[in-house]
Amino acid sequence: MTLNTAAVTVDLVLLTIRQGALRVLLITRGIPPHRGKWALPGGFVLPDEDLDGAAMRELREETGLDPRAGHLEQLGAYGTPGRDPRGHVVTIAYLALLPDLPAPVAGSDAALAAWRTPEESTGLAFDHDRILADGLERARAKLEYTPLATAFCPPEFTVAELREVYETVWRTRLDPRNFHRKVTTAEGFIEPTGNTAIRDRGRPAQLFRRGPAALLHPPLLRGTSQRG
Amino acid sequence: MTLNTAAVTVDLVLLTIRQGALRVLLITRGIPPHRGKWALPGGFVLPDEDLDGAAMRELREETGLDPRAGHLEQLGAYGTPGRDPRGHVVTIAYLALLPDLPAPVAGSDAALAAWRTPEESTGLAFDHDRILADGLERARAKLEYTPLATAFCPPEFTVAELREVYETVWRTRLDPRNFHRKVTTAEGFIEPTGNTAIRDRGRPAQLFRRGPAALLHPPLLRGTSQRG
DNA sequence: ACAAAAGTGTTACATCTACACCCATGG
DNA sequence: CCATGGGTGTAGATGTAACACTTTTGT
Repeated sequence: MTLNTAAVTVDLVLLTIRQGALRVLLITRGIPPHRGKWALPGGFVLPDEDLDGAAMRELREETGLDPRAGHLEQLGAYGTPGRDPRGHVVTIAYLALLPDLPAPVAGSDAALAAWRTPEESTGLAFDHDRILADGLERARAKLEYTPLATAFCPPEFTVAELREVYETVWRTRLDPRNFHRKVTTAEGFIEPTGNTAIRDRGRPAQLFRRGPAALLHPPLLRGTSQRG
Repeated sequence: MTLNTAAVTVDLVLLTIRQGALRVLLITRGIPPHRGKWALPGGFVLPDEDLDGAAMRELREETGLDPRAGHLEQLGAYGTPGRDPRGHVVTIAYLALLPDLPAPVAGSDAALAAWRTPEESTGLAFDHDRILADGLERARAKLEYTPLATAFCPPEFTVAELREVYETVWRTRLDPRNFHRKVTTAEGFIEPTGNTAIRDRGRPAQLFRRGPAALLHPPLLRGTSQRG
């Protein structure tokens, strides 16, 4: 039995909604291979470190954010030979959905880290184009039948802000009135906090927090046409 | 930077429906660690081998089956330190849904490999209890919104046989008449072959093959109560 | 003829879509 | 008072659950 060993890394697809667009955190590589190219943030798993733990550590290092503020889940393993010229490197990709960060990305030079839209994010180092595409599709699919859209929102948010999350991630328009009814009647999705807020002009909106549900019944489907 | 290397294995959750029950292929370990215990089949990824390729190779070795006969997908990576006493071993788990094999499991002593129900499959080696549980839940969820139930069926099957797949995996009864309508009207799910077959007594049933759809519209939901 | 399984029709009910309409605030 | 966004009511379309009923076979 050949005992084949490989280096193990974690790479992160960190998604947030910023300036009206879905954006992913990219870094420029300071060292070879792919020096100067844009890449997903990530790093080697430390000895005696859990995979999830390594992903949470990287998330904290890159954003200064507590993982509990958003959502972090494993995306998959990528281990095609030749994906890293340094040798056999297997990476475990993680997907995170995060609220827009009030502070700039901590511990990173602005020139070295940037929130980019998916359209701007082609030609990444390694197989990161593929990992990013898988992460985006996972995120879009998960909004349908889980309450994870709230991971993009701050602790308190309005229904309109939650709707903007769906519209941005799915690149569609949703009917504000039907959307309001759906999310407020879906059991355990969002809970009113009792507070209200005025975002622009108009009637103050109720504020909500995430509810306890893990699955959405009924789901919100992106396939059906809905007018704005 | 500590370059931490780990051994990389693939482990397979091979599911099929056999003797009216959902079953998983288990092997008895012939060598330490966990010698004599039941475990999921798997093995080390060979040098210069793709992860998916390693999973397909293991599937062929364990069952003699072409992976295209069923369905094979990555389940996730498991790398908690201490999960393997030999050292740092990261495993990439794969989930396969397979038709009932007409031939016995090839290349395996009957005493060393067996199709067991999930209830019989506790106390497995390593963290395989957890991997198996994750695989079962993934399979149950995927039947709702994908046409993967057909992966449990032979190339030609009746609607009743497809219904038995759902009833077995979900441990529920479904109304045969409504089920028939749903799966025959869902676009691209199954296609009539033109042949018929008599399974027991009664009117001959049309035979179907898998359709081209990758997603089910509308989905079949297990949450709602349905009488048999 | 009868039992059993395949498959169709129908009715009551739930959900969804589109949109009319009212509410509450800033300017 | 008007524009703007928040939120409710409702009719028609679509989908689902339950079940009566017809079709086609083996015994």
